[in-house]
Amino acid sequence: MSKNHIASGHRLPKSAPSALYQQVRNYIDDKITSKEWVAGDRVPSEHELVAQFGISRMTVNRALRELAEEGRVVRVAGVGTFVAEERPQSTLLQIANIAEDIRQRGHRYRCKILSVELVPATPEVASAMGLHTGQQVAHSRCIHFENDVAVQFEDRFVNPRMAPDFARQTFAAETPAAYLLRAVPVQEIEHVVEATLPNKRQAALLQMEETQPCLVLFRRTWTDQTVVTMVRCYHPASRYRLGSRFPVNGAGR
Amino acid sequence: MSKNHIASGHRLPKSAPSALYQQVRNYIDDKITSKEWVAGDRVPSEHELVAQFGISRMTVNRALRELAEEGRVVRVAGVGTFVAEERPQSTLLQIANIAEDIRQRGHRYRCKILSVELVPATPEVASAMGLHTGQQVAHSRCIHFENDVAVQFEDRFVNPRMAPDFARQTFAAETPAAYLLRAVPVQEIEHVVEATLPNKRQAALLQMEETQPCLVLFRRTWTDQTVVTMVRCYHPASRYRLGSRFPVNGAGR
DNA sequence: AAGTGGTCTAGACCACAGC
DNA sequence: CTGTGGTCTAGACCACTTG
Repeated sequence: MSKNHIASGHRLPKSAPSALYQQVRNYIDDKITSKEWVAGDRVPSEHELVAQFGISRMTVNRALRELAEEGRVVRVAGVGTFVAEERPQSTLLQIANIAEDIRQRGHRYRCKILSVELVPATPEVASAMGLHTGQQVAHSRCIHFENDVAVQFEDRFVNPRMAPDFARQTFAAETPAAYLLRAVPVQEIEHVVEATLPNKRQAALLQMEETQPCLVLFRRTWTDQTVVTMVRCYHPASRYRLGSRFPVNGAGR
Repeated sequence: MSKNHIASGHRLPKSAPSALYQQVRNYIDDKITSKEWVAGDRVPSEHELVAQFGISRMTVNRALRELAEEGRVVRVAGVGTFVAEERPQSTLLQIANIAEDIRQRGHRYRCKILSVELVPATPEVASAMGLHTGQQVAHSRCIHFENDVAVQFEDRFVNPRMAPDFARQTFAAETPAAYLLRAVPVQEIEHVVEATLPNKRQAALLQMEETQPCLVLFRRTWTDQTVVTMVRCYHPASRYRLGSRFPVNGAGR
């Protein structure tokens, strides 16, 4: 039997990342992601995993310890290891999911697509996305409604090299943000928040007065050091706030 | 000689947190915090630390691995372990340090303290901080200037139970934010960002027009499940933006 | 008493840098 | 070649929770 490969009693993770503790971590992570194990469920004890995979306890321990540090499981000495409650996705990333956000408040969500097309990149867009001016770039515009009240105007550009099918979508069942989240794994995010007064067109789209402020969220996401999308989200300030709450990095020391 | 205590060749950390790997971690962390070791310096190898403290390599390895995960040191297999460059403190926390922010842009920073006093908590303040209405709470107001232009009006309330000396400070050498950061270790942070139009008083303090929007950052911090401070920071939108860029949580998997 | 996780040891093999 | 970190093992002791 080969070393460095979980293969004993049960299924083994596809495309093993070589490190044993990683394979154990992925094994458990997959069980949780696939909902086979849900919040509160008991995870096999270290001893059980040792027996199941035929590896040492230190190795199992590292896998479980890292999952606990990530908040994926909760460990209680003397009791056991349990699947953690889903985390509220902290750090403004929640905003990526305005649809979920609205639905979780128990409100009706609707999205109106204004346009989806391929256009040549303006100098501003090219510079922000690391493209050449005039290069083809996907452009989408839509309005998000909460109980039929406009709460966000989304003006988005997408790198066609990273998401080639973006411009062919109708976005009838899925928002542009949700499509991208599914199609391209995000590795890095930048957020810039501004307050502005809307121009005439923006005010009309958001059914707001021109004298009232807009909260503008500018976001870029990267995968493999390449900008996948840049998007400006305009919110009538009277109807929207951005929030986040999270533990501080070095808190546990 | 007792177990569970580094005591061999060299000084031992004060108030040992019992776990050996923690003591090693703190030992190295302190060297870096105290600037005894600076960015780029070589950290003793695992073998050297094993010899120095008379403990096993797995224990040293865990200490160094966790420091590397935190970004405190950088490890290169086959080469060694080195003190990492200082991190840009991501995730909007940078805003805690508007003074550093301004100085790092090479601009002149100045802070004008308007008031520091003990006042009875209003219902709004009491509710946000988990106090009783009328209970004493510290209140400070100040304006932050960048090159003598007002960029932030800071309106802050502080729980006197968590930072009893706050109201006695003059804040001549240190901003209220810097004092609190030093006096009370923060464990959790909440941010809410809004856009508003300023009232007459705010507009006058920030030397801005009443028709121009304000970007308002509301922040609360917790230590031991207790609110330490709540603060509203008002920025003239034309002179300030909030930004953050950071890697996404599950990216490394 | 039995089971759990938290920690620690004293070895080991490996891939990789640099000389 | 030696030294480095990355990983893994097969034990161990402990404090804790639960029946």
